[in-house]
Amino acid sequence: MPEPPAFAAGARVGVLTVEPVGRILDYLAPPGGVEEGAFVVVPLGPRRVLGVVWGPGEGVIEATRLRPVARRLEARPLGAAFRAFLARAADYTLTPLAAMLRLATRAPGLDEPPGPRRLYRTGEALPERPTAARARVLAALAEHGGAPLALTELCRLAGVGAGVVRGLVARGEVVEEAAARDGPYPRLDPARAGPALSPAQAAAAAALREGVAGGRYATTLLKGVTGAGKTEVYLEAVAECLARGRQALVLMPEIALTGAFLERVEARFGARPGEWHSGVAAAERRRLWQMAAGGGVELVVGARSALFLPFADLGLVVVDEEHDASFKQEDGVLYHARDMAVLRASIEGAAVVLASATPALETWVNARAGRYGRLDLPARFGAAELPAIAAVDLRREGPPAGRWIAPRLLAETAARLERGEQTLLFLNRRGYAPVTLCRACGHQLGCSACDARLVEHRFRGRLVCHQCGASAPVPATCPACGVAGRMAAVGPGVERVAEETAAAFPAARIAVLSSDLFGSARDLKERLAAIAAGEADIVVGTQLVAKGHNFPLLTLVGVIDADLGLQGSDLRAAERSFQLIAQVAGRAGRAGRPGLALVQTYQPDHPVIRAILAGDDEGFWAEEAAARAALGVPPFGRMAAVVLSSTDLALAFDAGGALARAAGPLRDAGADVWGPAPAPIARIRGRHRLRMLVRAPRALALQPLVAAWIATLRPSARLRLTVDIDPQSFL
DNA sequence: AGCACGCCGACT
DNA sequence: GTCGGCGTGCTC
Repeated sequence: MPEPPAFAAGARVGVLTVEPVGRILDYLAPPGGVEEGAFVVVPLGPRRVLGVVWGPGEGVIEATRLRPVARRLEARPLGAAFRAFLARAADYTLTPLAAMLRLATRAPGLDEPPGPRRLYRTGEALPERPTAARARVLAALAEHGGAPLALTELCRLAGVGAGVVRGLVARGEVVEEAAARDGPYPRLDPARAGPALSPAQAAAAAALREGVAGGRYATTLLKGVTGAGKTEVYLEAVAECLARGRQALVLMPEIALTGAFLERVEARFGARPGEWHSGVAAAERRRLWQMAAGGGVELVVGARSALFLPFADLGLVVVDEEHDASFKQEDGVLYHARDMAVLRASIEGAAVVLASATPALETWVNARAGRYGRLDLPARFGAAELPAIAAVDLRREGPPAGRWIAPRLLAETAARLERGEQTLLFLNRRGYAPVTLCRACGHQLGCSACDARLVEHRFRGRLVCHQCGASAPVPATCPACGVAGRMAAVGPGVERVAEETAAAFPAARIAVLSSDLFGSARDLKERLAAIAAGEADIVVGTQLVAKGHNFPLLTLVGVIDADLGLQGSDLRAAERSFQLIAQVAGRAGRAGRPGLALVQTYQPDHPVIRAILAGDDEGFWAEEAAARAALGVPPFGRMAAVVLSSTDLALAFDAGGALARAAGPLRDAGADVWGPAPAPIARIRGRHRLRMLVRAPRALALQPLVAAWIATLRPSARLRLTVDIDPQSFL
């Protein structure tokens, strides 16, 4: 039964629109009334805009100026808990609430009634001349228990083209019917038997199940190396959640990873879950959005933005590879999906599972402090199957000048080629060479709009700016001194390492994996599947390869430059390097073959390198935690970054000076304020950038102080100001 | 975000 | 004289 409208027709209601108006606007409730949380279309000036009834009207504006709500939408109203989540998330990230609502309404056509959709079910006519393809279609329908299927789903299940189905419709063996609205997703069966679990897995799964069964908020770190079987364990938590009739969400850092996961879900629960990311078609996004709200989808797997789906009853959120930096949205609304998952779960009474082999230091510390539970999975087949990790000391056994692969790594690669095993050479640098300079005058080619070097991409034959994407052909003559033929590529990128590999092993099949070489997630998925199937001998890749892809034939990993991430002032430099190298080294030696990881470094005694070689991750986290605690930085203190940018440098400096002078209340409250200083990338797309940093004790509520602080600056079109609470990257 | 209003420079 | 640059302010 629908609840009675909270606001009768003609009553004054407060509406939050998705427009950046900055406050709640009052309207008159439409005929029939509206309830809190209802989606409405309201007039705003000459336009009609989407909004949500947020509460009673504020009553400041005189009644004669009120306009009525234009229309109440069919979409299910946003629940009170979800509205509270959006408000808390807006307060936390210092983002306007309207921008938060826009995140939650990112499905096309919410204000349109759902279009008709064609579904197919078994018809009355008896099969005649059943070909193998036709039989598969009928079998797929029968297996589905007589429930109608969409064309794409039916074709996928039966492994046939649309033409086969159309032929069956013409014969009457299959009936086409119009569905009035987007239908629910197929039911998942949590009672199906899962795979056999090791005793350690079973114990962890039981603990997670118990937490989910409690129906209350709790966060658990699930830590286990690659191959320890984390996915099977958290799928048991999903099963418990489904069995209790609540919805579950699994967040993945990379959409290329969702494909393999969908298949595992199908194997475990007998049907595919909803899939949500930027690559999903518009109609499917609308269906998923509506089913999330209506309860017609039980499990959603998606990218970070799936966290803003309007779930009717969310019981579990899993954040897989929770340490991954891509959970932090770095443009538009700046939020960290892991932190927002914990916030949402705490409001909605849901369990959270944070899964990783190399947890974020924040998570590790929260577990140590008892705020999060912690479950550890040992390697499934015992320590012998973990890759052996050794350093290649580039000071003593490095390659000759102009080459990047040390003799020992080459020799081990050759041995893998002979045995028919795969090698992965990892370098976290896209392109051919990071620097192009003129040997005559020393000039380095840089981007005209950014404070960044141009990176040569030889496969494309262009120089590319990694900040703004601008590209130019490689010049034959130096633009500074005019001397011809002296431009030289300096330093390695993956393309150059691939070139060196091809020269060393002319007969080997070499695959280069770099995000700029793939047009779509689908291309990447196919390439990864082909490599996993053995269609390459040597893979040369960027951090793309570190993210959970499983290559069963891979037994050797070479880290070309382990020192790359160690320099720099970023407070997370050590943590990131550790995670990245540990993750990529963990790719070696699965499926029963022993693996080897060779780490090329000039600093084998660096604490990060030593921790990786010793496999002492707990020791590393403890030391890193102590270092952060001593500095009072996250997670032992709070930070905020403010970036001021303008095409006019003087304007940015004026604003920075004004902000610095207005920082008194922040300092009085116990915070440190630094800057303004040129941001590490001082110019992007022609905009000069100044940065200020705030550090505060953990006990201090930072956001209200920062909000009051930046409010002292009068906004202007020529000056852009962004606030990043808990900045992850310090660019 | 749009879209108006409004106040100055450079055209017919 | 008018056209149009985009700074400022409003939208219930």
